[in-house]
Amino acid sequence: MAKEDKRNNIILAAMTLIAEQGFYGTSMSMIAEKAGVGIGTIYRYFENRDTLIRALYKEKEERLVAFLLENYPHGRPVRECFLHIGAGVIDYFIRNPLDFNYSEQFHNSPYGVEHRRNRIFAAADKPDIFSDIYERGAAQQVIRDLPPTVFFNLAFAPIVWTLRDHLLGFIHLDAALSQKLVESCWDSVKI
Amino acid sequence: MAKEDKRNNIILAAMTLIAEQGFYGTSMSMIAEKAGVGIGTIYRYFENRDTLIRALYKEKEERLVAFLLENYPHGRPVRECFLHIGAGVIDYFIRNPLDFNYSEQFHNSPYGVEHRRNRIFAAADKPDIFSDIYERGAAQQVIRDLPPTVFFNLAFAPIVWTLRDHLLGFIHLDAALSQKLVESCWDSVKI
Amino acid sequence: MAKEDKRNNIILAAMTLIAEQGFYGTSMSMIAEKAGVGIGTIYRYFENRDTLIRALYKEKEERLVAFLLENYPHGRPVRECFLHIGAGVIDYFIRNPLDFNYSEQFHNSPYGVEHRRNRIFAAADKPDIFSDIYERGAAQQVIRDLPPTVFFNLAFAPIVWTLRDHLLGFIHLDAALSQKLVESCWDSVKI
Amino acid sequence: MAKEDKRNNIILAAMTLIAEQGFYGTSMSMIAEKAGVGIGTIYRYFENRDTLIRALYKEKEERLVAFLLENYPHGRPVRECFLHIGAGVIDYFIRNPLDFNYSEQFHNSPYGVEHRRNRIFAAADKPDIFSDIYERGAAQQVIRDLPPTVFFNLAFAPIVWTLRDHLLGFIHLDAALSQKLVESCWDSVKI
DNA sequence: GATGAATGAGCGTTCATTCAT
DNA sequence: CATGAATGAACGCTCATTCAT
Repeated sequence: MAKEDKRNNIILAAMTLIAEQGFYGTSMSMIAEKAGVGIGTIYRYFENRDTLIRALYKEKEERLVAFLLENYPHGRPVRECFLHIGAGVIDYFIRNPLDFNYSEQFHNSPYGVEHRRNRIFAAADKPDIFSDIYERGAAQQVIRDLPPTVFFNLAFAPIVWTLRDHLLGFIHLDAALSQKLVESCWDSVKI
Repeated sequence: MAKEDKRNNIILAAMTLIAEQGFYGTSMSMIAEKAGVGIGTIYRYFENRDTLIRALYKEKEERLVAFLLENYPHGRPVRECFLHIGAGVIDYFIRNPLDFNYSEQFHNSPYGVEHRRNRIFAAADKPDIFSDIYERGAAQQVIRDLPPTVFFNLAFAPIVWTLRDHLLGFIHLDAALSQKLVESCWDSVKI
Repeated sequence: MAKEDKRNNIILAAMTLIAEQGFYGTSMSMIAEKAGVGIGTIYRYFENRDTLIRALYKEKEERLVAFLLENYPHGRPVRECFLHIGAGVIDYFIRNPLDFNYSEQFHNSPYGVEHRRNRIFAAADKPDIFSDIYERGAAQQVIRDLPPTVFFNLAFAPIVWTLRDHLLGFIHLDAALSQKLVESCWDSVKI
Repeated sequence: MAKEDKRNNIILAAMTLIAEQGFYGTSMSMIAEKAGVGIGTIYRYFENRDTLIRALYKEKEERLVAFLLENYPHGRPVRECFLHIGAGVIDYFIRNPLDFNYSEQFHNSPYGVEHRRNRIFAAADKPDIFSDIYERGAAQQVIRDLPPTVFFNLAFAPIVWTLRDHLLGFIHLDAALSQKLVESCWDSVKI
C-alpha cells in the first residue's frame, strides 16, 4: 500500500466511523482496523486524536470552499450570490453525505465551539464568500440590519437541518424543494 | 428519602452535570455522588445509562411544552401563534440554559437520531402545537407549500443556532433582536 | 477476601515485583495479577501509580524508624547511639530484604531525589534520630567537622552497599562482620 | 560518515540523552535523531537496546580506569595509592557529570546486578588497581581484616553518594571537602 | 549497507455495570 | 431495598523492533 493510500485510508475510515458512530463511539483502534493499518501507523500521520479530528475537518472544509468558489458569480447581485451558495451547499453535501455527517459531529463538540466564529467558509487569509454577501448586502441595503451571526444562522441553519433530514431519509430534498428552501432563507434576510 | 425524591435527585444531578460537564464528562459515579445516593441505586430506577439519558430528555421536553402551552393564544391568527412559540422558545432557553445545553448534547449523539421524527414538541399522544400552526397555516394558505419538516426547520433552526451563539457569548440576544429574529423566521415561511 | 487483605495483597505484590523487576519492569497489570485482584481495584486504594509507589515507601520507612526507636539508647554516648543505629539498620533489612530492595529502587529514581534531603529517618515533625547523633556529636566534639550530608554518607553508604551485596549473595554479613562494618563507619566520622 | 564514526555518534548520543533525560526517558528514535543516523542503523551496530546500554557502560568504565591509571603512583605506599584513587574518582566524575549520571542509572537497573561482581575498575583480563591496594594493604597489615567487598564499599560508597549530592546541588564538594572525605574513608579501612 | 515507515503489544487509567452484603 | 467495592474491557498513546526499499 502506497503512503498516500495509507493516509487516505485512515481519513476515510475515520470519517466513516465518526459519521456513523459519532465522536465518542469511534476509537483509534476502530479507525486502524477499518483503515487496514496498525494503530501506531495513525500516529505517523496525525500527532494525536485531536489533530486527526481537526485535520479531517480542515480538509473537508477546504473542499467545500473550493467547490463553492467554482462558478461563484463574483460581482453579480447579492441575491444571486446568496442563492448560488445555498444551492451549492445543498448540492455538495447531498453528494458527499459523509462530509456532512462528519461536519455535524464536529460542530457539536468542543472542537466546534473554537471553530464557530470562522463559520463554514470564513478563513482569515482568504477572501471570504460569506462576508462578501453580508457586507455587500448591508452596504446596498438589500438585507436586514442584523448581526452577521444572526444573518448567518437565518441563511444556513434551515439548510443544514433539512440536509440532515434528507440524509436520514425523513424527506426527499430534490431540486425543486432545494430551490424553495434557499429562496425561503433569502426571504428571511432580505429587506 | 422517599422513592420519588430519589428519582428526582438523580435526574436533577444528571441534568446539571451533563449540562455543565458535557455528555461524556459525566460518569455514573458523579451523578450518584451529586444525587446523594449509591451508585447501585441509580440502577434501581434506570436500567442503564442510556435509559437515564432518555428519561432526562423526556422530562426536559415535557417542561418546555408545558411552558409553551401556558398562555398559548389558541384560536388566534397563525402568525400570532407562530410568534408566540418562537418568542417562548427563546425566552425559555435563555432562562434555562442548562436545559438548552442538555438538549443540544442529546440531539447530537446517537440518541438524537432516534428521537428526531418527534421533534421538539411533537408527542404522539398529545395535541401538538406545531401541527396546529402548520395545519391551520396551510389550510388558510398563509404559509408556503412546504413539507412540515422543512417548515419546522425554517421556523426553528435559526432560533436554536442563535440561542447557542447567545449562550456561548458570541452575541447578545436581547428582546429587540429576539423579535427581529422570530419575525425573520416567519418571513421565510409566510406566503 | 477482606478489604484489609486486599490492600495488603496489593502492597505485597507491588513490593515484591518492584524489588525483583525494578520500577520500570513492573506494570499495574502485573501487580493486579500477582495480588489476585482486578486492575481497577488497585485504583480504589491508591490514586495512581505514583501514589502507590510513594505510599509503599512511606509505610516501609515508618516501620524502619519505629524499629530503630525501639530500645534506642536515648541520652547515652554518641558512639553507642551510632552503633545502635548502624546495627539496627543492618538487622532490620536482613530480616526484611523486600523492604531493602524496594528502598533501593525508590532512592534511585525521580521519586528518590525529592526525598533525599530528609534522608532515611528524618521527618520534619518528629524528633530525628540522625540529627540527634550529628548534633550531639558536633557539640561534644567527638565527630569530625563535616557537613551533615557527608557525615550521613560516611555513616550509611557502606552499610547500604554491603547490605546489597549480602542480599545478592556476594558476601555473608553475619553478626561479627556487621559489628566490624559499623565500627569502621564510626571510625570514618569520629575525631 | 565512516563506520566507526557512526558507532561513536550513536554511543555519544545515547550517553548524553540517558544522562540528561534518564534511562527510561530516552527512546531509540531520540538516540537515532541525535546521532544523525536512521533508527534501523542502530540495530546494525547493536543487537538491541540492552546491548547498546551495556556497551555504553563498558566504554564509560574504560575511560575512568584509563584516567585513574594516569599518574597512578605504582609502588608507593598503600595509603598514597588509596588517596590517589579516591581523589581521582571525585575529580573525574565532577568533570564528567554525565558519566556519573549514566553510571548511577546503569547500576540501579536490572543491568546493574549482573555487573556488580566486577566493580568499578575490576576487569578480568587487566591488572586491577583496586586489587593492588587491597592485596598490598592486607599483606602489609595496614588495612583491616575485611572481605574485599566490604573494603570496597567502605572505600567508595561514601564517595559515590557524596558525588551524587554534589551533582544534585545538595552540597558543594570542593577540594578541601574532597580531601577530608577521602581521608575519612581511609580511616574506616586502615588499621 | 542504511533507512525509516509500519507495527502491535503493552502502558496507566477510566468507568458502566454487577452483586455480595 | 440500598449500597459501593470490585471488576476488566476499552481507551489514547508509546516505542523497541522489523523489513521492504
